[in-house]
Amino acid sequence: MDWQSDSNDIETTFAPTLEQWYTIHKRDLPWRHTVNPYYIWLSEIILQQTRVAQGRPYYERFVAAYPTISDMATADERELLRLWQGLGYYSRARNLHQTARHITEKLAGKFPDTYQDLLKMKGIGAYTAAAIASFAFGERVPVVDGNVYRVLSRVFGITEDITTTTAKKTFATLAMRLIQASVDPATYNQAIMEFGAIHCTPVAPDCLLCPVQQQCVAYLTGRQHQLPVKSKKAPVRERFFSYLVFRQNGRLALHERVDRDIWQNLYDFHLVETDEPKTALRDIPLAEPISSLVNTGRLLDAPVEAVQLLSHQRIRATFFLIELPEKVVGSLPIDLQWYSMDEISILPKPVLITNYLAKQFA
DNA sequence: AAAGCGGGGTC
DNA sequence: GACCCAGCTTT
Repeated sequence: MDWQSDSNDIETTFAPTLEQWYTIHKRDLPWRHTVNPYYIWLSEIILQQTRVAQGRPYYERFVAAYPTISDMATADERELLRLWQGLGYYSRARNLHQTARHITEKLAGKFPDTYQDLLKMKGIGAYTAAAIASFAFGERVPVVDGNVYRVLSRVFGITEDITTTTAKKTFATLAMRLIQASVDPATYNQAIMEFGAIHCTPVAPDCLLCPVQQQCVAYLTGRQHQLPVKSKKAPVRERFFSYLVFRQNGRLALHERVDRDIWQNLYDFHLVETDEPKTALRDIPLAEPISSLVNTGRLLDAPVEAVQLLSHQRIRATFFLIELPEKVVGSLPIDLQWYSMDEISILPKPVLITNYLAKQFA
């Protein structure tokens, strides 16, 4: 093989080139100052499907609240969810707690230190296992996240739909080849993600100042804006929520969401979901004992309307504040419980509910 | 293989 | 309004 073409092969120069770029352009982020697997893990879970700017303050608060994995293991799950409030994908918080307890109690506090063992933990998939294994333990295993799909699809001109299983395999295989040529696998993994996040961005990538410009298939063929190829996702589901907010003696009736639905283990009010929007209390279908409760109370103020946008649902909510007479002891449905405003303030709640409380009880 | 799961930033 | 973010779990 000709030595010159071999040394210029993009597959062998790619990793070192990005590592060099990274040392110059990397952002100063708190989790980059540690190799403690607990902190690395915490940061990676927070950053799943979450931008650095959004996740960073949460990371700082979690580190302050739970300096060690044992602190997190013994924490109250409700308190942990409360800290997670507003970040979304709440199963991450529940899995965080479960894995903290597993490592503390079953693994004697010893954090799994290989890609394969990390994969066994709840909430740790291929990406996160690779991130922890390389950042904390130096293992030569590549991260493949949204940034990596974008960068590799462009540089190597891969047109497979990244949502398919075969494409994921293609990228994983290529990534595994590329990391072999890295000087340091941890630095390279950081580098390719940082490069995707701040240079090879989804729109308006900075091709003119790109370190691999002359090797980039997408740039050389003018296709950087068409890559990566990603099939459309399902349309957003419309949902109509009517919340009955019962108040008595200054306390509100709340309910923990335990169904297989959004906001599991968070708290909201008595919910009536309908297929059509309902803006009047009398139009809302009610069953006992709720209907009796509504009849003994009186509707306060005008209903408050709100729209909460999720990536997969659009929720149109109407809140009806219903004041119950002091003496009525009437039966509250078993899933509803009275909470003082102080107690409510420390319950984990969806943003929709937090916003309503701020507006109604400001 | 596909669906379900938050909330926010950016253009 | 559309896209997408240091993805994972369940069906």
